[in-house]
Amino acid sequence: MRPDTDPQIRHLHLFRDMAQANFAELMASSYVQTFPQGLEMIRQGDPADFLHIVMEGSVELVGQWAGRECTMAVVLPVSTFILAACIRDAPYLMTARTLERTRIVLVPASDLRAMFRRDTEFAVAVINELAACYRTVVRSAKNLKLRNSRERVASYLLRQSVLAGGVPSYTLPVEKRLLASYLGMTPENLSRTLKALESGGVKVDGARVIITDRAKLTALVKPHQLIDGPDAVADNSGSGLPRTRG
Amino acid sequence: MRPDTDPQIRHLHLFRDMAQANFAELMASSYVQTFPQGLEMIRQGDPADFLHIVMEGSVELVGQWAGRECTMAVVLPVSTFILAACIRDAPYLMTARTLERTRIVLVPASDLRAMFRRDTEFAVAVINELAACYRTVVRSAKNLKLRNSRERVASYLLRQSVLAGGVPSYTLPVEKRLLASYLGMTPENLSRTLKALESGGVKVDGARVIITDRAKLTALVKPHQLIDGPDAVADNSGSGLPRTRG
DNA sequence: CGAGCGGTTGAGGCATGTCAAGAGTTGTGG
DNA sequence: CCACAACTCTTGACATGCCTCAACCGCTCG
Repeated sequence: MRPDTDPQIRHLHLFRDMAQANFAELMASSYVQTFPQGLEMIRQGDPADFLHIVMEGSVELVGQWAGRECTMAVVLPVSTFILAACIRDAPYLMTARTLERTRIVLVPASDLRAMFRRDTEFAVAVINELAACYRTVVRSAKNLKLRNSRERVASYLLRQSVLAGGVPSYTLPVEKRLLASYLGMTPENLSRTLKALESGGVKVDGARVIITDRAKLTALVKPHQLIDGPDAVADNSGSGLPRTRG
Repeated sequence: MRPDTDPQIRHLHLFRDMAQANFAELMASSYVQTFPQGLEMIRQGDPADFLHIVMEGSVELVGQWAGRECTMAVVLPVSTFILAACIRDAPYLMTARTLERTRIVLVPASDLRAMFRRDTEFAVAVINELAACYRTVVRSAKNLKLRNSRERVASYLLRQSVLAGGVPSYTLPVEKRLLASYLGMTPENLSRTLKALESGGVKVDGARVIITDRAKLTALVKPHQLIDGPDAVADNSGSGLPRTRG
């Protein structure tokens, strides 16, 4: 365990309230690993042996079935993923693949499960974390079922702007291909939708997003706290897709 | 609190491991309420004051946005719902509406939150419950994004048969109208899809489902543990839609 | 009985996916 | 440094999945 990574992890909601000795113990049994770009760290269906913490880089979580696949989430530093699988000692539901060179801290799942039986503050943190994650996925499911693809794209573009502090312009944090998959559509369809949205108050040129008419875009999106709203603990900066931990 | 409801609640995974005195204390602050059919017990956005436990009847959880709505889950006895909202002391993400005359036990959320700080076994149970719920929603999201509507219908029909013990015939537990919404499609489309599936190994006549060619249907569905598989604790019988607790 | 509702069916239209081609970019190896 | 391969992104043409609207049937329930 590299000592310089400790404080960043310690500051996560998941770990900040637990006893220092217990935290140190968890870290002592953990280790750091760096993966090259495009590597499949986890294959869905594998047994969940480690809680993963992204320290640098980024990780894509994808669901696969019958030869198809779709992006479920992108995890940015510093945050954890696949907590739920570790807790249930069950197979991963998603495949994890690095989007770039990525440094990961691996915490043994068995130690994790033992720890929240001993440290009440940690147990409470896990409860809050899981509840937040759950609500994030429910929001995501509502987004999928209640909005069509145009509305999903528009709301994504507006939300990213809001998360960045209400800026009128920003660059997309991920490739459009991946974004399309995340939003549940084909790259071709995303491309056409982006062009069509120029009349909706937002223009996208390459990876550059420019809000040309915020009022019009907002009216189109009809942002809603119970879909777009924040439940996620603000551990990581809002520069990516909403985090989710399988 | 009606005493005859106690044992059923006590047997839920969520409550079975906690100290008897603590369970009794929770129940003492709870109360029972019976709602008529079609009543909106919870409106999405309301503050989450009570954990709900369905004792008799059934409850539909729906997401709403911009005048549209869709069914997210149906909760059958005996199980809980909206645990996550209670824990985070946050607004409900879904509206809850009775599908029939329904008896509900209401547990004050504040008592719940206080209790898992005192009772470690309860905290562990909450953790397991939330992790299971999380995985259920992730499966549901994968189902939505990776399968088209025909595949979702076919997999639903097959799964219900499996949950009922591999029976070749059963009756739909919910109205088709509701099922369509749950599966993310219109009633008309569901109706047409059901007819088209007669060549796929399953016939639906009214509410009666008959698996005419299990092998063919299974080949069509390609059931997958990481989408259809069980993570849900087998608290309630498998006669409904997968449970989910907001 | 008549209203209301769930379910079905048909016609038509829009949204989205598929296939194909080409421009631009990036990365690699000679 | 250049050539080439591989990849993303875009655009067009086309096919199809799914929704919308409308009508109708059958059932339930006042």
